[in-house]
Order: sequence, then structure tokens, then C-alpha cells
Amino acid sequence: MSAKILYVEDELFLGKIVKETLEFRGFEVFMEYDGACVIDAFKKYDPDICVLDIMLPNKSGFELAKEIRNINQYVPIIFLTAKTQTEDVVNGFTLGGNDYIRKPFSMEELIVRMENLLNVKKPVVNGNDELYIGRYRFQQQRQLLEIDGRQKKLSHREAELLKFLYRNKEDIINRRELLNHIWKNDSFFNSRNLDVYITKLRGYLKDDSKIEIITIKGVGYRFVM
Amino acid sequence: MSAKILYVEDELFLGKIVKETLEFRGFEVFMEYDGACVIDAFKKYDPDICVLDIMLPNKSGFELAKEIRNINQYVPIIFLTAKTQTEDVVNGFTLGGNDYIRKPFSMEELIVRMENLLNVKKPVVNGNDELYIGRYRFQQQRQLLEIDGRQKKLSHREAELLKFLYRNKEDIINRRELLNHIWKNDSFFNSRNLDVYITKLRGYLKDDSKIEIITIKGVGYRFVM
DNA sequence: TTGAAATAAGGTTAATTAATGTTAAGAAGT
DNA sequence: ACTTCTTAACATTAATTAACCTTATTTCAA
Repeated sequence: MSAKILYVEDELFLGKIVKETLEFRGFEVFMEYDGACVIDAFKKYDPDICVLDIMLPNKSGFELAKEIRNINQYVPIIFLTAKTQTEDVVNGFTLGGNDYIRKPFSMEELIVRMENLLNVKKPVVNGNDELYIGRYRFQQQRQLLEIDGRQKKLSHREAELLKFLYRNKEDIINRRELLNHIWKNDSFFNSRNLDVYITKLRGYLKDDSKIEIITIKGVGYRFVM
Repeated sequence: MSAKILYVEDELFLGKIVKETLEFRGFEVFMEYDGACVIDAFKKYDPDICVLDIMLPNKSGFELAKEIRNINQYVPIIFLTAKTQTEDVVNGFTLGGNDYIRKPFSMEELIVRMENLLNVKKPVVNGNDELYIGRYRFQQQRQLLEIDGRQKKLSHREAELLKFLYRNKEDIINRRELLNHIWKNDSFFNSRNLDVYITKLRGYLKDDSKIEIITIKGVGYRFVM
């Protein structure tokens, strides 16, 4: 699942390097250099994150952010700029930006800040053994799923699948990824096997109607709570 | 309602100034200067956000972050440091930090970055999720379209199309763009497919006569509400 | 210049196909 | 014997393709 980035930069030489580095790291990058074209590009590509230089011909990054926010309130926006005044940082956040990086910046820092924003929805869940899934409680070690005092012990595969869904909740989960993760290969038979296990989990989780495993035909699933 | 801040800083003189400034701005600040006491303080005060200096006696800010994350996955953490190495920034985010500010910093920048994190609509997924389309409500993640209490579950394609129309509402939407966005190519068959899906959506949306998908022959559509 | 045919674009409904859901019967492991 | 996993068979649903219908636009003869 590579993230789509809308990157707006008028220094073409710098832009090219940044774009290539990001692509090398597996991002899908759409680059624009003229502020005037950005909104159309935004609508067209529907990016997962925007990286905007502030000083641009025609429209400033701030203006762009404002217009982007009119279209989409939530897409993360990172400003990139040579200016170092505090005032600018304040400005950037006020306009709905989510981060602000000063030039010159390191690619590592840009990437790590981007990933930070892209992951906002997924807090890392490790140390804790217990998962709270809707009204259910799931003890990972014991593979024990509980609701309203009732308990159901899950099999290993069932538990693995549930954990994987939970870790990727709210996201589209690729069928193939799932198969490779749990069955270690994605042959036809395992694929049908997955269907069977999805049915089982739906059965176990049906007592909280907020929980759904949504099918995305031809792609995979989305686990929502 | 003022936010509670856990601020960990060993340079007492700097700390005092920062603390007072934040308090003047209406925050409730709990300051610690020794890494060893931080976890207790965290449990005691249950802060809304943590601001951690990295170089501390006894325990580094990174270690603290790790321990805090074991207790609470969600509380925002900002690192504060004199170090300027990229490596540190990467480190900070990897450990579950949410922002990273280099010393010397301006109070304005600190405050604005704090507010940014405090405002992160916690459900990036929920806030993001509902679209109000005329009298309809559409839950994007669940692909659920509701009006007058009645519900209709949309398929993935139907939902994608509706979202795209909504994002570009009032505008002319190019047929080709639409096809490329949802079907990833604009072959003849997909083109007829789109017609079918437009018909379906018109069917689902017919209970609010204000909503229209207007055909612009030879070009595309315009979605008005 | 007008207005029927011709044409092309899209609308609608139905049929087809492919993917997934469901249930239950066999294997396999303990 | 028991549970878990796999395979199979049949059911359902979504996505695609096809067929036919409607409407807008163009063309060309009157």
C-alpha cells in the first residue's frame, strides 16, 4: 500500500531529487511546480498527504492549503520552506497545516514526518496483551474472546486473522497480504480457506453490530468498529 | 478547558520560563526535571500531552517515551532537544513521538505545535468519515448511505464513485478522470460500466430531489446538491 | 434555414461471470 | 475422541458485459 503524495515545489532541481528519493522509498509522487494547477491535481490524484513549498509562483503554499482544506478537511499537509520566522510556522498551523519543515531538511526527516502523519490513525499496539474490539475484549495470548461475560476460545488461525484485522483496522486490507501473512502463500485453496475464516470471525463478532468486516470485492477487506 | 501538560526539562532556568509562559497561556503545567520520576508523574497527572527534553539525568526522553507508550498509546509526545542530527528525529518518531522541536525554539512555535497535536481530531477516521449529502448521510468507512432512518449498504465501487462525486461537487467532472480514478483505466467497457454505476447512484439518491447527477454529454458529469 | 434522418453518447435493464459467503463433509494433527 | 484445518459443494452478491432504449448533436437535403 504505497501512499500517494502531492508534492508542490518550484525549484525543479531540488524537486526532482526529492521526488526520486521518495519514489525509491516506495511512495507514489505527483509533483506540481505551479500553484495554479495544484487544486486540479489534488482532485485528480486524491493524495494521501500533501507536501507544499510555501514560496511558489502564482499561489503561495498557504493559499493552496486553504483551498485544499475546503475540499478535504483531513488530508495531512506539510509545509516546506526556507523562511525561518516563527510567524510562518504559526501561520502554517493556523491554516490547517499539520507540520512545518525548514529548508534545508534531510530526506530522512521529511520521510519520518510524513510517515508520522500517515500513521496517525494507527497507534502501535504491542506491549499490551488485551485488545478492545468494540464491546469485545480479546486476550491475545490466551486467544480468548469475551463479551458480556461469555467467552469463546479461538483457534490459532482465527486469532491470527483477528489480530491482523485489528492491526490494520479502518484500512483496506489486501487479500493477498493477508494470505501471505497468515498462510505464507496465496494459493487458490488458501484463498477459499480465508473466506471460511472470515465467516467464522463474523459469526463470533456479531454481538456488537458496530463491528463489521466489509468486503471489498477483488481487493480484500476493511475492518471497522 | 485547559490542557494538562507534562513537561520534563532538566535545565531549570529554561524550564521555569517555559512553564510560566505556558501557564500564562492557560495551560496547566506539571514540570519534572528528573527522568526517574516521570512515569509516576504521568500516572498521577494523566496529562493531555507530554513535552520531553531528550537529554536528562537518569533516563533519556526516548526511554521515557517508550514507557509512556506502554501506559498510553495515544497521548501526544513532543521531543525537545539541542541535538540536531537527523538520526535523532527519526529515533523520536520511531519511538512513538508525535513531534520534534529543536532548541532553541520560540514559545510560539512550541505552543502552536502543541495545539496542533491536541486538536488532532482523535478519530481521524471518524471525523473524516461522515459526509452530508443533501438530506442523506454517508458513512464512508462503512459504505453506508442513510436517509429518514433507512439504510443502504453500498458496494465498494458505488462508494468510491459517490465519494469522488462528492469531493468534486459543483464542478464539472471529466469522464476520463473518473474512470482513471476508480477503474484505473478508461477503456470502452469500463466506460459503459460507469454508466451503469451512475444509474445505480441516481437510484439510491432519488429521495432528495435537490441532489442531481447532471450529465454533460461528451464531457462528464456535474454533481449538485 | 429548417427539420427529418443519421450518428454518437449515454441511460436502463437484464444476463453473464467472477468473487466471495456459507455450510458441511473429510483430513490431519494431538 | 477431539479439535482444528482444509476441501468441496452450493448459494449469494458484486462487477462486468450485452442488448436495447432514449436523448442530444450533427448532417444534409429540401
